[in-house]
Amino acid sequence: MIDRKKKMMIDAKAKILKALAHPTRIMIIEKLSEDGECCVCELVELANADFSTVSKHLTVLKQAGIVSDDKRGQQVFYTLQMPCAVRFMDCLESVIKSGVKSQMEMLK
Amino acid sequence: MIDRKKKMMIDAKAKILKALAHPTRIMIIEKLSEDGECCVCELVELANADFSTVSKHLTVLKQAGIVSDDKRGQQVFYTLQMPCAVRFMDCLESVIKSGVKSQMEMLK
DNA sequence: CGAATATTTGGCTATTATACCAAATAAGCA
DNA sequence: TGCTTATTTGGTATAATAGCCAAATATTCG
Repeated sequence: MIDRKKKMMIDAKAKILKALAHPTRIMIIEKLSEDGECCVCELVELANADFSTVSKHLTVLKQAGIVSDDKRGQQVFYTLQMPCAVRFMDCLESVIKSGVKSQMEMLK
Repeated sequence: MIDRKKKMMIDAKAKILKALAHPTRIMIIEKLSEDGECCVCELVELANADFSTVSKHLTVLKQAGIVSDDKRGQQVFYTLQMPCAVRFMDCLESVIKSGVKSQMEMLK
């Protein structure tokens, strides 16, 4: 069994991970990491999806504390607030690449 | 726009993140990290869920390359294969804790 | 003020995930 | 062989997600 405090921590982690677990949101995060803050319209172009769709993805990221927003004029600019998310993505990238490599080894 | 290779990498990352993004699976991963390999029955006890439910969670983790399994006798033992996942969980833990702290600051 | 632009919200549908139960499979033992 | 234990698989009901369109909101500018 597991105590309540631990359970809450696990649920909090799950919430963040769920927010990260979507291709469009990953693209957004990586873009924000590379370019710094972006307005929604830039991210719409990147994601090649509906404006409303991207806006909803950004809401998910914001509610998980992964990005923050700042309205200036008509535009809203989003900024990455969780650098360790990107570090983890990079780690995943090397895991995936080495996985592919070892799969290719098996095929020999 | 984004090229096909990049898109595939992003989808692969999303797949792994999706596999991580469930409280029961997080519990399993942390347990495997602390205790080393475990049989399914130990994880059932931990998760306080149906045997079949836990088994399906383990299948998700295995298909994402996060754990591996080894059948010995009647039991199947699962082992964590992605240590950086746990490192990221730890990072999340400190992000969550500092978030709670800064929220409490705001309440003062 | 009224039009134009940027973004969010509401509503709907289609797809996907989750949990449990029951049944199937597999291994070890009497 | 037949029984028990450990685990997986199939079926199904329910809930959560994702995407698009249309409408609402907010801001700037003429």
